[in-house]
Amino acid sequence: MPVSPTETTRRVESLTGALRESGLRLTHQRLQVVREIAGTDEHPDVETVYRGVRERVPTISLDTVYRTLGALAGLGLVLRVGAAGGPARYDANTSRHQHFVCTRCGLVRDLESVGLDSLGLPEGVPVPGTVESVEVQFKGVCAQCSPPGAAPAQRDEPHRPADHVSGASQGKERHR
Amino acid sequence: MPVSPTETTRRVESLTGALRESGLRLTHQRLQVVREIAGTDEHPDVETVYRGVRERVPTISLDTVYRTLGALAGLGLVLRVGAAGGPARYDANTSRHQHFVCTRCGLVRDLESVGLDSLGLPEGVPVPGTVESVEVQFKGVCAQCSPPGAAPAQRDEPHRPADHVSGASQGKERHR
DNA sequence: TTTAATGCAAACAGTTTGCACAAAA
DNA sequence: TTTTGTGCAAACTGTTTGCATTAAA
Repeated sequence: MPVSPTETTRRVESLTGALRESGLRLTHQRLQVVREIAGTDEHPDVETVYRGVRERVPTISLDTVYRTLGALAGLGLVLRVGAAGGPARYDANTSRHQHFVCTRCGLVRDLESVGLDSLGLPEGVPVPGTVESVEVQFKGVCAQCSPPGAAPAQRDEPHRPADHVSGASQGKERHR
Repeated sequence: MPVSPTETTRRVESLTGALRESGLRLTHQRLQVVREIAGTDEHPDVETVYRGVRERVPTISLDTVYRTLGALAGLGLVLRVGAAGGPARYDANTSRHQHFVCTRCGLVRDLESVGLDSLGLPEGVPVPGTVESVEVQFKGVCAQCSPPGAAPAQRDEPHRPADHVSGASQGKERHR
């Protein structure tokens, strides 16, 4: 699910600009990491971003991807999504939207125009802090994880990231 | 924030009953783990549950707590909450409610009667699977993580679980 | 040319797993 | 008494960190 070229460009410029403004240096590898997340709506994890960037920058290290994504998320420029326990996934779409999260494989998909966009924190509710964002997650099992013919509802299956997410090839090759 | 004795009892009976019905054995340690999560609304992580149970069952192992909580969550009897990356936190309150999540320390607090309880999946939205639950998270920074006098808005601080969450004593003593 | 970012290696945290022993049913 | 659960140890995954080198500004 690639993002349109125009939207990708808009995001890249927004991200690089914000990076600059916050005093961070725009390095070759950072630019490429930014391009990678800006160009997808698949909410990839760090490993997936790493694999993508490595095709263009073969010498980049996984650590740098971690640090770059962490910095972007720290600045609020990208969103850290995904379920607890599983690997962190990143979302460059900062406009208000909702997520469908598969509890089996960790897939995160955008749900647009759900009519919840106007969701704000109602008045009069005692909140123990400062609210910065509202996130709505619809949790369930995605189509690939419960195929039509297969056995349904085996809920206690180990939470294993499946291959069909983010198009990972095969075995998770170790990177060092 | 302890749960009322009556509610705790209700939860314990509900959980143990459901365990039995799904063919799982109700062992001493499982009962105590169930009692532990049923009695709190602080959404403790596994380590915290382990510490709590160990006061009554000093010989219990961390592994058993992991397995028990995992089994309960797999059956949908407790909810796995918390942010991606951080440790999984468990919630025995399965009635519809919302969460405030601190992005700094991982604190999870219930938000009741927010008026979002009626939130269902609107018709006509293409969802790539079967929706089992809807979760609304209000993300932000809790009061302890941004004290009145202290420096505000240091967004890129490392996401470190603070001590005031779940009343952890001091250094995370290693358990083996 | 100074200061921050990278790559490397190693540590670290959270979680899972194989296996022999213990204990529910 | 059979079968499942436990505790132990060890592995494994995701993530962070210290440090010398490299490269933005």
